[in-house]
Amino acid sequence: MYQVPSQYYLRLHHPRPRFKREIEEVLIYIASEITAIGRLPKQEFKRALNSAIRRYPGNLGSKQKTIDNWRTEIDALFGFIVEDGDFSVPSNRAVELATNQDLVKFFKLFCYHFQYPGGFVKPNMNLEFLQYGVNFKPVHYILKMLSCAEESEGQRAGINKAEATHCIFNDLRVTRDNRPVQDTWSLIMQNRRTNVEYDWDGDTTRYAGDILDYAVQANLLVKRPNGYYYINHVEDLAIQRFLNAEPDDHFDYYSRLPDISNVTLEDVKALDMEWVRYFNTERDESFFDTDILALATDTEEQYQELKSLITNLDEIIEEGLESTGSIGSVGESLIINHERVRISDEGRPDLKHLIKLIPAAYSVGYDINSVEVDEKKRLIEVKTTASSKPLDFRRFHLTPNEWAAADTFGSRYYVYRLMVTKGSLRLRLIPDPVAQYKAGNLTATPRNGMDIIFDPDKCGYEVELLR
DNA sequence: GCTACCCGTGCC
DNA sequence: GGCACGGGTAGC
Repeated sequence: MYQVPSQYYLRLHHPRPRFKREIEEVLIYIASEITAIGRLPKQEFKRALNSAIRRYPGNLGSKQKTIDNWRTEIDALFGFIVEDGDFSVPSNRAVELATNQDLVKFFKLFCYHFQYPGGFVKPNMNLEFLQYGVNFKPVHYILKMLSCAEESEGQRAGINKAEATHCIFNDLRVTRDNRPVQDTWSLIMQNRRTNVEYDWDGDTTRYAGDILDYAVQANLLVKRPNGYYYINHVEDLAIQRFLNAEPDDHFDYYSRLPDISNVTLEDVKALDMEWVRYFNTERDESFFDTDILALATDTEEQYQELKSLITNLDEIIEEGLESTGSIGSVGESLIINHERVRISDEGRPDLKHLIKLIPAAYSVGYDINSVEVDEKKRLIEVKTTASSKPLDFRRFHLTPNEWAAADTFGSRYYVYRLMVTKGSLRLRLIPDPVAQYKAGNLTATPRNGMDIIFDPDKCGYEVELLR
């Protein structure tokens, strides 16, 4: 059984995700609720969030202890709440996730900022990390190691949970001394050649395993059925951001501590508050834009096929797009193409030119002007969600503008719910949301517009995205 | 006694 | 054997 030499052994730790089965649903739900709560005095914020967690499906009968644990642990791990004096405030990452519903981008940013030491553990444990001199960004290290390994071996290089645990996470030669990635890879390869066994106990490997799984959610790694994680080369652009990250782009506890040789719990606690701010550093909107075409396709050919569809549209709709790479914009482009194919298939290719993107600046309450075969208008609001895992997401938000437009235009108004997951694009059409609300087919909670939850059995219908 | 990550335990 | 409930426990 492989053992890290005892003088180098330190178990790294972070809060367990208590929602791994439904991580996407829970995260978007919590981020949306936190965003909706907004800036409130700490106690009121806590109460409002607790009641939101209680309303999450399945939590009605949970103990209060469990509700409290959800609130504090999800926030600790994902940095959703920033403390500002006596107030609690939704963090940048929470607001972005609630607004864009781009889980892939969210996890890229999570992986990019995640580090040990970090404010997600209790101060006494963080103090221990600091006394050991831990200074470690796990996703950066793993991506760097796997790309070096690929380069030197000329083939795909993978790693499993146990190797990541025992050769990387729990070894101070890596987490403190930043052992060269080539040396770590050599150790892993040597262990494979000599059939060294690892402790696979669930509670031992779960922490490194969690991080690998988050990197999969970020679409940076892919997990094969053999349990090995490999670099996902459709994301090379994002991976370069990790490989070329500035060394000072991390939260440096050490330089901020008054006295490194005599760190107190007080010092650590004060810095943990600052840590949340680092974790929520403002990034360029395009810093990690999700390439939803890359996410939705399995091969380069499929990718190029979709890409060319959109590129051909670019000149026509260019001026209307806010930022060409964002998931919302790509979603809108896909829907414009879908609508043009639809109207042609229905026998009126002459109407194709009427299908247009409305520039966001006009704030008309929908994204796309489309048409029916009888030349009546069809007004389309596109709601796109991106996630690595299959997602059956029944929630979306309509702004006051959008809800008002839906009310005004009635059956002419459609929500196109586009769900992008690994290897697939799914599209659900929800006509006339206001009428559906009145008919009880969906619930709409007023909150800066309407939070919608629809019943897929009664509300709308799924169609194939036309290409 | 209260808070909030920590983590034993048992379920699926 | 992965995962989440809710009691554990350290710090105040």
